[in-house]
Amino acid sequence: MIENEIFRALADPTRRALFEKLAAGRMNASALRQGMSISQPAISQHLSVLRQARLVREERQGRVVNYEIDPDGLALIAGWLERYRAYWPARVNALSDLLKDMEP
Amino acid sequence: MIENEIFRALADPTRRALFEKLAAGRMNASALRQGMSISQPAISQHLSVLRQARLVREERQGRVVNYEIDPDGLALIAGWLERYRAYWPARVNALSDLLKDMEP
DNA sequence: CCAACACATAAGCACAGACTTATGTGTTGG
DNA sequence: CCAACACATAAGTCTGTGCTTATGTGTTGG
Repeated sequence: MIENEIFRALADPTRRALFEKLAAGRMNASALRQGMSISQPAISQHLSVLRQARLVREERQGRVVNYEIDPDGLALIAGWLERYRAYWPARVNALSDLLKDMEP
Repeated sequence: MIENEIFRALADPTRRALFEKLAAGRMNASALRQGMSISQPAISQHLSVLRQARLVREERQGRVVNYEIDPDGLALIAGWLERYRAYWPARVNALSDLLKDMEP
């Protein structure tokens, strides 16, 4: 169940910080580590968890591995949210109507 | 930081199951426990975590406590999602444009 | 009133997970 | 080639957390 991995991945503040850093654009592991006062293996482990949750994807280029946000994870969260559409605040709720119209 | 409590709360499958049960409508703790093969204190503890994350709210009626989904938590998740709007899949992305138009 | 009820809190246990240091694996410039 | 680099994996530690049983608190019908 991928939902479990997604929410578990986002439950850790360090991983959310890494994810947010990647929102600025594609980056390698060393660049992600800058200013984080955490060991290199810890970064590697966190990135592995994010990758398994489909929140992040990697692209190896020589001896560097570039990471970037994976839209799949975000889409899965959006899908989860939509299940509780009936309880969204009114302003957000209208979005779901549009989503339904856009289904193929 | 409420985000941390929200994602931590949703990281547990039992809590997500309780949340999903509440999507069917307002319910008290005993009703939520039905078919869950878990102790009563465990339910109470989970509901406390969900409440602190603003995913659930309670309303005491006599000696019964009715729980229901709190839209605030869902709105906070939607707000977090919107921060990564640039990476949403195209179909979902259009929703954000509408959201922007609806801002007061 | 008070016994039964509905739920919360306390205390303790066992396992998960976030970190560390040490080491392994693959890549590249000189 | 091989040393330096970029990252992954291994192994161990320590804290957090999800569960249990036991007990506490507030409410209500008879």
